[in-house]
Amino acid sequence: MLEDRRLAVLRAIVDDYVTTQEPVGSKALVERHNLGVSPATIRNDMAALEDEGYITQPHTSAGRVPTDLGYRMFVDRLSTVKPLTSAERKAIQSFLEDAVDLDDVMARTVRLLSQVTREVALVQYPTLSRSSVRHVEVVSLSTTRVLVVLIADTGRVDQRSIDTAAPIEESLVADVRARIALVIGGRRFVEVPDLLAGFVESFEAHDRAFVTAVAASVMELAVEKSDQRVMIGGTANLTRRGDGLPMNLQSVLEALEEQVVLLKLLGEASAGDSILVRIGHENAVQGMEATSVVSTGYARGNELVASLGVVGPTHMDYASNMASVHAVAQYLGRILSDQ
Amino acid sequence: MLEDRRLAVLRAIVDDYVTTQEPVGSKALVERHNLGVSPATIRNDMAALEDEGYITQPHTSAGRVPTDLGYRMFVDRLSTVKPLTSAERKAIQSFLEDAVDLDDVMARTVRLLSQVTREVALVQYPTLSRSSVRHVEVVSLSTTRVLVVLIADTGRVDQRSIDTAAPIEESLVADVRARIALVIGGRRFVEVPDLLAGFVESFEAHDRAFVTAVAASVMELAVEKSDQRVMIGGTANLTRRGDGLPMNLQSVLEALEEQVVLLKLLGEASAGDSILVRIGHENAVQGMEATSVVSTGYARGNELVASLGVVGPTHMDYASNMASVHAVAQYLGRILSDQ
DNA sequence: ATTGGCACTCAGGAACTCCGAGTGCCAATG
DNA sequence: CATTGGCACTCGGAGTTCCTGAGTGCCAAT
Repeated sequence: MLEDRRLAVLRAIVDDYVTTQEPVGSKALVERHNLGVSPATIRNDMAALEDEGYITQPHTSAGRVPTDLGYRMFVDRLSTVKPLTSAERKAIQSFLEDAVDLDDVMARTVRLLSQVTREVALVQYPTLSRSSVRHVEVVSLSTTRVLVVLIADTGRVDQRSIDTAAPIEESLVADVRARIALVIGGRRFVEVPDLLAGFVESFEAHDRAFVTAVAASVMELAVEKSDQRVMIGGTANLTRRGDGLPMNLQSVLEALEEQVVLLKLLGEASAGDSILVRIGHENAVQGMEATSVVSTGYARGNELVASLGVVGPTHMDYASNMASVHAVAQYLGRILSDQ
Repeated sequence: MLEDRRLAVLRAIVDDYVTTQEPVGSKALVERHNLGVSPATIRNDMAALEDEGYITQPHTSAGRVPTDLGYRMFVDRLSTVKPLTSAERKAIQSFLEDAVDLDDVMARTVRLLSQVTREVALVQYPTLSRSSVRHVEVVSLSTTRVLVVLIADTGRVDQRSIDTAAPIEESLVADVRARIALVIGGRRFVEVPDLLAGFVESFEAHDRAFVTAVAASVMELAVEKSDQRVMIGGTANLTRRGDGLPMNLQSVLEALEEQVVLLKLLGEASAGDSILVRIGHENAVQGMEATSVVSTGYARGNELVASLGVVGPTHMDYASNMASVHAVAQYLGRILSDQ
């Protein structure tokens, strides 16, 4: 009971602070939420909450502000995911469904997510490792230059070019193309390295340098580069909050330009309905100490293929953002599965 | 002679303002540049320059600031492109030359350009229209879904997926693939629409719906989508200037998220050595009234294939940026041609 | 044409005051 | 013993005023 009210107070503080963006005091609190007690009582609770580290005062004679720990408590125990309106659902679906190719799907998703949440949106490209080889292509660009293209059944296309020391016969290219397609066509990406073992040896000795290079490229495409791309959008939303900047805009923008950082932020694709929230210092990335990340995995069919999420200030609207991230992940999964 | 000094004064004002970022007065001017005259004389010149619209006063008792017209005069008649140091050249070249594929080249270029200029960098993907079809691929993803892939001799790969009403036979897909490759393989992109005229009619009536869809996709890829992609980087540089924000960061970031706007900003790929500079209001894009764009075309071999450039505040260092943009365009062209 | 002299202007920083939201503590209360 | 009203205290930020100095325009002298 007493504990209950303390939590209610914390929730109220987070709610108010998120909307008004200003430290909230005991009086304003009882006015705006109908807790049936007096300001003095709230003050006691607030003092307790401060002792426990959930809230803090910017300076002596000011209201309280949630700490990272406070937000953590809020998302763990207090927030209820609010379902989207059916209008929103409609909008999301129709927005995604007339995409023409994978790049388009990703671009639309990132735009959608940033518009709905009004935060910075991140969408990771579907990983190749779980899917299989739809098609492999080897094309010569010039006598000493060859392009290797790998098409996944997700619709994703990756490519790599190879420079060779000696000129390559067109017949050899055709031969390699046919045989490599035979070996890995339709197989899963994870199997590719195994399948290619011994592949090189099946060629004549003087062709092996070239074949080795091709095989290496295919393996790189299948493994290394598999889920390295993240699309980002809505950076303008960082400047939205009334000019009082709670975080260092410069460092955030810098961090967001690094693909590596983005991947780190998105973290492991979390399963099914679970939504990952990293608050402030919890994501150990230089310059992002005052930002939070809300992310989740999305699936193609039943298999998780990548993550998506939003980045914003720690005082973001967690409940809404979690709902939006969840919904977009769902619909994105559906779109991908339909194909 | 008199005219000469007036221009020298304008140049000095621009120089000083670009570095200090503060309105510059007559006294500071004579101290920092050795014009052999007194402040009073400079004041007369400044009054004249103001009458002519090249400079202006933010408020009565302040120094002068260049107007857009002033910058225009500066880049047209006063600035000399400063050559890069050989160290810079080395850095640029080595930075670009170990790129593995086209995406990588573009990514490295945009990063390089933004680091060198410390502005926001834009790099447009090479247009397809001037180049030719290296390879065309038609792959079925499912019975009612087909992927069309077009590979240009620039190494660029584009794709589009097609949904069909009725299931498609694998043999038909193979047939279309072979015949379309025969028709447009190795031909220039601009020729593709002509070449495909009558293509559909060469098939049996009941296959034509599908073939039409494929042909339409190929044409779209070859024409419409040809140069629609622009890569952007270094947005963090927008916040660099000491917190005094001369332009509306929010609106600039918003504008930069629109591909269409980026293309508009880059403008026509200008020929050879000429570098395009759009100052402030000159680029009629909503929200970019306080920014300038320095851009130029880059070539593959002798053919212009696209543009690249930087975006920054009107008080940017035009001379340096022009030099950097020029140099990067040169090297990018060289890298592309080598392949 | 150039220059030194001079009166004038005014943005922006420093110093100051003041208000009120907010706090902690305490004694009273059901 | 949790709750509450009362009360003295704190102090950030808004508002005000003052003042300085960089910068200007104009004019008479060279």
